[in-house]
Amino acid sequence: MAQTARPSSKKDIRRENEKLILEAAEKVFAEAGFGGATMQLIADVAGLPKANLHYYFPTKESLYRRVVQDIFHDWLKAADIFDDAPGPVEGIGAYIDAKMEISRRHPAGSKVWASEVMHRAPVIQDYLETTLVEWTEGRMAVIQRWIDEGKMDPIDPRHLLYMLWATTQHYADFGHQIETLNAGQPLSERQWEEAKETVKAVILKGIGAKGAG
Amino acid sequence: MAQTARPSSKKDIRRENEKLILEAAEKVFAEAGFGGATMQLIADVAGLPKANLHYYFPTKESLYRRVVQDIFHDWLKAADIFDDAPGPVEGIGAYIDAKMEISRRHPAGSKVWASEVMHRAPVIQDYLETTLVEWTEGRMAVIQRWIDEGKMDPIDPRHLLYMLWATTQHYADFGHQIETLNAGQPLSERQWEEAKETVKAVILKGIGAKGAG
DNA sequence: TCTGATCCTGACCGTATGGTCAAGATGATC
DNA sequence: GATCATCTTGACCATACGGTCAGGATCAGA
Repeated sequence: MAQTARPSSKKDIRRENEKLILEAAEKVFAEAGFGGATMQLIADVAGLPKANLHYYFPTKESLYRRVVQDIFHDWLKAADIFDDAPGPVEGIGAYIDAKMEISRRHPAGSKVWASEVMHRAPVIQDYLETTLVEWTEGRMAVIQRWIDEGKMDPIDPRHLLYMLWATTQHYADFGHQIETLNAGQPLSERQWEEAKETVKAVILKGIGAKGAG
Repeated sequence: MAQTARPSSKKDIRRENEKLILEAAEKVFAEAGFGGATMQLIADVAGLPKANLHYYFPTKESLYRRVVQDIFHDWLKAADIFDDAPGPVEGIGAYIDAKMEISRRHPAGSKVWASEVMHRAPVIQDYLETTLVEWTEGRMAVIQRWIDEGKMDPIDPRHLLYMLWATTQHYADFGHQIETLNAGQPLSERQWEEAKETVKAVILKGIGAKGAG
């Protein structure tokens, strides 16, 4: 009760309310998709009147755009790990850990992202064509270097990246299916560990990663 | 022109129109999601008046349900390959080929399925709990047998299946992203081959599959 | 040719949704 | 404490959507 730090200042109010709205929006967009989500439901989840949403975000699309951009940002950040690693065992291993953790902690974000891309990226296509392309090329270069240095098999870096994205995000995007196949229970701490270890083991062995193993 | 075989009989008309509607619906549901799809747009794509859709499928949900059921059916069929195989190299290799081919030929279906699961399977939850659970357990048993026979490493069959689903379906569900990263071009015949080969190589080596290699 | 079943469709309806607005409340600034 | 900017919100509006329906067209069967 009353545990919310009193907003007090006007700036705090704005920040606080935007955060409430963005969190609610992410959840609702994830569960219903852009078309199925309603401003009224987002408002209810956020605990604010609908008109108040339109005060902070003029249109449904502007709110959605903001949600997707924020997710994209997090998505990219997860890969800083990649660059500093001495080899695939550390780099790809840590990347898998990081992305699995995102799947676990922010499944809604992952779903919104998946949905956006599945629908041909109507609002972030420009980001895909610029930032994502650059990012991907950078990471491909790192992988290629590892190959050239004999630290792993000559696997096509592009398809390897796709495999990494696919396997890690699957645990968020298809979490409901996984839960159903787990007797309706969310994965336990132990099961998440198993998942991470299995993915890492198969991928790292599969690409012939040599290093601190 | 006039290549459509004259419907003639009343039964043919029904079959023909249902097919037109289902194909249009799959496409539109894939592109817009259930919430974003409109009966009017489906009707336009099918080349029929909207009221005619409601003649064959009383509600939007009934149409959607039928689309999802059909997809689920194809999805399961892809795995008959699994059972007759003597070992993982043949079984899992063929399964990857089959599912990659589905991703390539029926990306819309894959997207509808992904969307349905992502939204907590509102219409096919019962199938997940029965058919999918049984199917999965059967396949897990096959994999476990291969492990027991020393034909592959002791990889958790469950997570291995998830990896297979994830990597293969990724090429359909995230096809737009892959296309963007391919200079805006769909994957060529050759690139599809590379994708398949990379996935098979990494997975089969990753699980330590022994056999006709 | 007649009868009944199936198919077709323009016009229509109720509702839900995104978005607007004007009037007021609250906090900041001096 | 007066003035101004920011925030709040119930009431409202136009539109788009899923769905209905009545009346007509087409075909099967006898």
